[in-house]
Amino acid sequence: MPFQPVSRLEDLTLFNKLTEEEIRQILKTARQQHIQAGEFYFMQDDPAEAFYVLTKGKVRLTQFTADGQQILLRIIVPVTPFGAVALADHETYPVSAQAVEACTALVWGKTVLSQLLGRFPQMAVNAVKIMAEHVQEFQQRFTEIATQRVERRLARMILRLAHQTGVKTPRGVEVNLPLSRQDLAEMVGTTLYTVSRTLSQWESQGLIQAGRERILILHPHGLVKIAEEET
Amino acid sequence: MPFQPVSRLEDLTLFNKLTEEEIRQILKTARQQHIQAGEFYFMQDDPAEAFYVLTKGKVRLTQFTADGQQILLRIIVPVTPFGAVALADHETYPVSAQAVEACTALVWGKTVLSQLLGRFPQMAVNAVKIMAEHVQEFQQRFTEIATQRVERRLARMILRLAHQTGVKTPRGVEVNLPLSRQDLAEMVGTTLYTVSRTLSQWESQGLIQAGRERILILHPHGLVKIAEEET
DNA sequence: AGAAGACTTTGCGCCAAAGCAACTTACCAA
DNA sequence: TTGGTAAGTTGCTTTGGCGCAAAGTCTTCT
Repeated sequence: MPFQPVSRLEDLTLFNKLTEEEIRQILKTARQQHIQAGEFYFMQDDPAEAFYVLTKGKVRLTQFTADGQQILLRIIVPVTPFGAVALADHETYPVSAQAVEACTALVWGKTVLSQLLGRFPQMAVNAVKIMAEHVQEFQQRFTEIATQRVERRLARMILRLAHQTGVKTPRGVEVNLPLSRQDLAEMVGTTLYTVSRTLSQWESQGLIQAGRERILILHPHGLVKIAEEET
Repeated sequence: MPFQPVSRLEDLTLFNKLTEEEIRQILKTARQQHIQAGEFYFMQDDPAEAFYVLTKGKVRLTQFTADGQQILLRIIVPVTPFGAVALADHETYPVSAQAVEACTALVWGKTVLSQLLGRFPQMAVNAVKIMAEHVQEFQQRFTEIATQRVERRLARMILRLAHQTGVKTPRGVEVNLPLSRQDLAEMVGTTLYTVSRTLSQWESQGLIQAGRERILILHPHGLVKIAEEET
């Protein structure tokens, strides 16, 4: 599963095969940046000047289309890197990164970053791997949206989110993110109406319990079946 | 425009900021692999063991879904790298790479590759940039398919293909690829029927001339208008 | 507590596009 | 030349899901 968030910084793919000492040195070159809910780490089309690792809070990565529509590409939770395009020269951010709640992130500027890559070539290799995972995920999501029904795409997305941020409760797994119907719609490429209807249907089947910006999965296997069943 | 094919190997993004001498050394470590039309460089889910740069012919990158559907993600033309996931350890190919016609490619095995990345860290940075472009392209295509009508998506795709492989003829720009209606349908996420109908409509408007696995663009501006117009 | 604002649900009409079927056209190989 | 096959077209029917509108909830702030 790509982008499975890790709990310790040292477990990041980015630091793969580096020694504790090397990681410490790398971390020393980062600065911390706190922002409030609603603020942005960066905006789409800004020149990509820094690379981030979120350590606290939640960040939305969204993309605007030419005609003003918006889609939600992903939610970042600790500890996950984002803004990796900055690793490549002369790029602009393809997305905007907005804090959902108060956030803290480690930040490396572009120049520091290229020094680091020179000093620790393994880090560059790791970065390639991270990007490869991104490519795979979006190829996959593209294929999904091109071939699958909304219901299945939504089931898959909810399961994915549960993997990423799910917390176990006595009654089931709760997706620990404030996601509106609109947000979910943008993530799977549909409308808030269809999401609402689908969730209602699942609720009446006892698969989930849906609330305002809240989803509790009562019967994960049922969702998996919808996500994978033939036809 | 991402993945604009280049005519000289030295112009590849992968070799950015490397000296002619370094590039020569890197090229020396590649072997050549010829394959016939219909054969595969690799299949989806094979362990990713090599990285390729196509120097002759045309290659289709396709992805199968769990339920057997297929989609055509991209057509590779010379000189373009593919199979870049091999740069990351322990990955499998997310797509299959099939030759459309007799092909030649430069190949670097995984072990050689990691040695090269150690010796030339700039190459890893370049690889990150390439991957970043891939991510952007698929984010973009995901956004498109999620928000735009078939007609617009098809127009965009044809323009993209024309950029990649278009050849000028006295009557217009010809897309120099044997693409069936089915292929186009897979690329934009629709059905062959809808593609056929749309092309027929454009033909009757004098925008294009469509033949068997062949498209001639008579009036590019008309297509651009469809691709970009509001609503 | 009450009011305002944001989020959600659901009925209804509509349409873009899917999917089927029948037919035509182009290509290739014997 | 001729049949066989793959590619393409087009009419018809069906439908998933869009999107408006109106009503219903939950939250928050005063």
